[in-house]
Amino acid sequence: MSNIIKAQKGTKDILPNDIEQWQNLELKALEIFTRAGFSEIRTPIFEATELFARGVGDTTDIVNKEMYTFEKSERSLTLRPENTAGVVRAYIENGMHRLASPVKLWYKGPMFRYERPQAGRQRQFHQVGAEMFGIKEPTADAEIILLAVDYLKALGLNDLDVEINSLGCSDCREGFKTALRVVLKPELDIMCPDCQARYEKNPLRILDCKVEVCRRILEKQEVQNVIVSDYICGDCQKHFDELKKYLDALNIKYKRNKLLVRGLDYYNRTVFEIKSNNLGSQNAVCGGGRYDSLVKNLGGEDTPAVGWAMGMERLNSLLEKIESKKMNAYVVSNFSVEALKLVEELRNLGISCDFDMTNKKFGKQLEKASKNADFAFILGEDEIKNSTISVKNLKTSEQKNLSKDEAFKFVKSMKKT
RNA sequence: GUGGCUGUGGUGAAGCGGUUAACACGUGCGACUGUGACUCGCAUAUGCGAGGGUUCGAUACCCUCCAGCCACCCCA
Repeated sequence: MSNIIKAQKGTKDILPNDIEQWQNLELKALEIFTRAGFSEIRTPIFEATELFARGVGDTTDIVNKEMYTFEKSERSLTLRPENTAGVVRAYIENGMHRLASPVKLWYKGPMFRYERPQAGRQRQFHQVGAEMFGIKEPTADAEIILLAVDYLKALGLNDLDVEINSLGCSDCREGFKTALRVVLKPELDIMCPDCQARYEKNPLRILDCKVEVCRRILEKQEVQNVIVSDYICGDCQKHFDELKKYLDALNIKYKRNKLLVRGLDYYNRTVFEIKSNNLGSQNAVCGGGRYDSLVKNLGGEDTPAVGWAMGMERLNSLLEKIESKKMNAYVVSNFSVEALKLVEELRNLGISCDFDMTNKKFGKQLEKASKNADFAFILGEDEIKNSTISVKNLKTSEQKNLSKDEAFKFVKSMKKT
């Protein structure tokens, strides 16, 4: 065991035992997103490094220290750390701005971030996400949040915390940044090294800092005054107020979190997270927001957009384990040809069934049947002679000898249950 | 990248200097030649993450490394 090749740090096999959980997430996603008019899009798992540097932003942790980057034929490529940039690239490249607006897309798949793994964090993890292009009105923000909430509800997750905030547009953001720099300047020397760096590059990120000294600075009255005072302009404020109005009307409970700034550079106006307190330290299930300038920044038409992504591993850890179901039937027989033919006929009728391929003793086969299936279809010497099948309910031990026709009629009734 | 905890079979685990490395589950075979789930027997780790050291002796003690988990940073 010690010299075998193992899965790499931060990666995991999803084994048959867990697969129904995953299929459930995917099936519900398809159902909920489709009925809301979202189409699935599948983009490559790696992209030009530059896409993420320009898209996600080179001041972000994701781009600075978490990318899986490699060189091939003098091109710098990166395993996607998130998928908004990739979807935007596909949107632009395929001229999707010509489609009727809004363009509503969803995706699912693996993402890669080079980090130390811990609870709720892996190097290869999976996200489902939704993006909507072309609508600047706050109805789009409401629609996209509603989609997330609906999906979570469909999964049975009703009591998660929705936090929202508005970052304003780039204009109001500059005002806010300047104000922050002014009020934080006297404290610059005592702040943590990270925040000292953030001070110039992106002072908003200081609001997120968890270091004790920085926290204390943030609690100071004069700093609080800056945080609490709304730096966002009239238009942005109106946009945000309308969003809140819609959420209220939809009865979606939310909290305003003024410290919510999000780690990606492309957001403006609305940002939100959905959190659970049953996840340990990594408690965000869903994160998203509006990114009105990203399409243009990546070379496309000026197109407003909103979206979010959810961590599928985190969703799974909030959900009850799904017990895997038994097969409908198990064919018990020592006559391989007849067994094989019956198995095929049953499967064609749409029921799941299996049989023993090693011609084990009758008792053993029945034992297998009771472990793996709800019904045993017994085909022995007598049955074959009389063209009948003995159908045994393995829960109740009730057994009936039926003609083939009767047995197949019975099969059809089984399908409904 | 930094810190804490842990590392015994397919799984859950006991053992804490000298054991045949317990027990349970799982799996396979048999008792039971066409009737399972109960029961009963048998088999299932030449090895206790890897390498080195201390010792007459190390799964146990020490060192190094590796891996896993959790936490920080940040996020899904």
